[in-house]
Parts: sequence; C-alpha cells; structure tokens
Amino acid sequence: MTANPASAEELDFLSFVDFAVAKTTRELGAVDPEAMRLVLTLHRLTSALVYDLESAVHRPRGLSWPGFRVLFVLWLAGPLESKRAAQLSGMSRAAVSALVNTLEKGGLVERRQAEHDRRAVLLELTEAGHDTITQDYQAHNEREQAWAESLSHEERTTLIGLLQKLMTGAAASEAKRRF
Amino acid sequence: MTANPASAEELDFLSFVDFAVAKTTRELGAVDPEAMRLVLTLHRLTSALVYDLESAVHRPRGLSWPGFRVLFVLWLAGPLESKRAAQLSGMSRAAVSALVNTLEKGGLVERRQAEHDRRAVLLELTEAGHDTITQDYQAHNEREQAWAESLSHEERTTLIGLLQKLMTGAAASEAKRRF
DNA sequence: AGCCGATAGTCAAAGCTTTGATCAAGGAGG
DNA sequence: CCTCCTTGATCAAAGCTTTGACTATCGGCT
Repeated sequence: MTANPASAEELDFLSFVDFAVAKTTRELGAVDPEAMRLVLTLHRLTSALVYDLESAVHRPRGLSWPGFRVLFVLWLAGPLESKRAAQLSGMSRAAVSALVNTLEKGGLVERRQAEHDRRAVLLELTEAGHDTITQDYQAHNEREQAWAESLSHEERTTLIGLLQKLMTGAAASEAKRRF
Repeated sequence: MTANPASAEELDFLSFVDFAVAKTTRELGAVDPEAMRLVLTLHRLTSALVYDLESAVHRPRGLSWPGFRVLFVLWLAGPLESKRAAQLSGMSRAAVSALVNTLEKGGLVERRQAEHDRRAVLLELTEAGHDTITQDYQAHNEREQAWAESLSHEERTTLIGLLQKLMTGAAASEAKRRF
C-alpha cells in the first residue's frame, strides 16, 4: 500500500500506521486491514490537523479549541438555546454549560433567559465575542488553506465527496451519537 | 456542492457544514470555502467516528479511548519507553504518565526501569493487558468494517491515498506538533 | 574528574470531558 | 386543577489534557 513498514526502532506517529496494519494482520486472523488503515489514517491526520490549528491559531489568540467551536456556531447561527449550541458544536449540554462559564467570564458570550420557555437559556455573542471570532476565523481559514494546498482542486473535491459519503453512510446513521 | 443549506431551525451536526460554508462566504470576503468545507467535514466525521467507537466498543469493555490508544501501541510495538509510547500514540509525555497510573491500577500495564538509562521507564503489557487489547481490538475492527462498508473498495483506496497525501503534505510537515 | 546543557519522567494547576443526579418547568390526561 | 412524565440546564465526581516547573540522570567537553 505504501512504504515498507519500518522496524519498531524508527517509527513515528505517521509511519506507525503501516507498521500496525502489517503486524496486526500477521497476529490476528479476522482483521480487515483496509478498514483498519482507513480509520487509523483518518484519526491520525485529524488529530495532527486539530493540534496544529489549536496551537498555531487559536491558543495564541486566547481561545481553546472547544471555545472556538462554540463561538463559531454562535457566530453563524446564534443566538441559540444552550441545547442547540451543544448539538451544532458536537458537545454534551453539560460541556457547553461548563464552557460558557469560561466564555462568559471572558466577556465573549452572554447568557439570557428565553421568553418562550423559562427553562431554556439563550446564548449570544457579545460585541467583543463577535470581533474575536471573526478575526480568529480569518486566521483559522488561512491555515486551512495551507493544509488544503497539498491537494489539487479535483483531489479536494473527491476527498470531500468521499468523506461526506462516509458521514452519511449506514454505520454513521446507526452510530451511537450525542448529536 | 451538496444540498441546499438548511435554515437555522432544522440544522444538525452534519448539515451545519453546508450552512456554515454558505453563511461565512457571504459574510467574510477572503475565505476559501473549499478549504473550509474540507476541514469542517474531516473534523466532524472523525469526531462522530471516534465517539461511536469509544461509546459502542471501548467503554462497554472498560477502556477509555486514550487507554485504548496506549494499549494498542504497547501491544504492537511494546515494550516501549514512556517517551516512545507518547510519540506513537500521539499524546504528551505527561498525559501518558497520568494515563499509565490508571492502566497500572487496572493491572493492564507494568512500569519497569530501563537498563540502559536509569531515567527511562519501560512500559509493558501484562498478560491481562494483552488479553484485553486483543479482544478489544477485534471488536474495534468489526466496527471499523461497518463504517468502511459505506464505500466501495476503490473508493476506500482513493480515500486512504488522499488522506495520506494530506498527512505528508507541506502544511503537515511544518505544523506545530508534539509528535 | 568535573561541569553544564540536554533529556526522561513526574507533578501541579487549570481547563474540558464524560455520565448520572438534581431541580425547575412544561405539557398532556384525568 | 392536579398528577405524572418529559425536558432543559446545572452540578458533582472522576478522568484526561495541556503547559510549565522540578528532579534525576546522561553525556560531551574541558
């Protein structure tokens, strides 16, 4: 599939995929090496990407990655009930509640009581929050572009299509999810 | 690119991608919508996948996702120095140290002093740890297969190739990383 | 031999995550 | 009107993460 699996001595985070697939298929009978490689590659690539975006873009600007995600959905779809913000950002309601404490202290988000339902809490960006996320997202997208440049336009289109297909597929639909 | 961006009312975690791309390009000038869609899709798909694997496979068997990752590298490449385990599993040394406390209490991993360097700690699976990870990984791979079935063999090959290209590309190489 | 910068692992503080419990409020049926 | 089930948000406990500090050790250089 790719290069020769390195010996255990000279492995790194990325080349470990080759090593793992080779060794596992040798040791275990019923393993599907292609599915293994797909998931392993997907996970490691995404980890590296998120780590890069968080450490190079968001942390230097004073945002955590989860904080960025919440501001992002409030920016685009806000004001939102706390529950909706959790759905759209892919976090639990409890996580949003805890995170908004931090964002509120930082003056980026405001809590407000909903009118139609006194249990619900409306979340809305402050002016400072709006400024923060627009500037932050500019830098975020520049870094995204740097990553995307490794692929041609056609390759990017193909990749997006395949990811979407996987995302809407059978396993994804029946997956346990909080979303 | 895909379906009509839904109105803010009926969005969910997945369809939010369309909505976000449309709205952001309307509001911000210099954004590359293709790079945006690529990263957003990649991240959301991977989150959903990891959440499914963790909640459907590993938690019911008593492992956390990080715990699984450490056992996995020790299974395939162990025994390993703590530092190597961190590199191969994509965690910080401190995180491995904390995690191994838990795994050691559970009787799955043993700490041992290295002979060649008295600073180094060797991590090794116990017998119970080996049994745990082999059984756990079987179930893990079955679930991976269910996800992979959404794509044809050719599509999977294409997807893996594109992910690898992205992973070894320019931005990835210069990315801030701990790996 | 002795010094000194580099390295391995751990600890500490702060933040985010999870699940499950709790409490307040909504809403349907009697 | 009242009961009962459901739902929204928060809290609590436990675990994992990060960065930065600290200790012990290594190893090259004088």
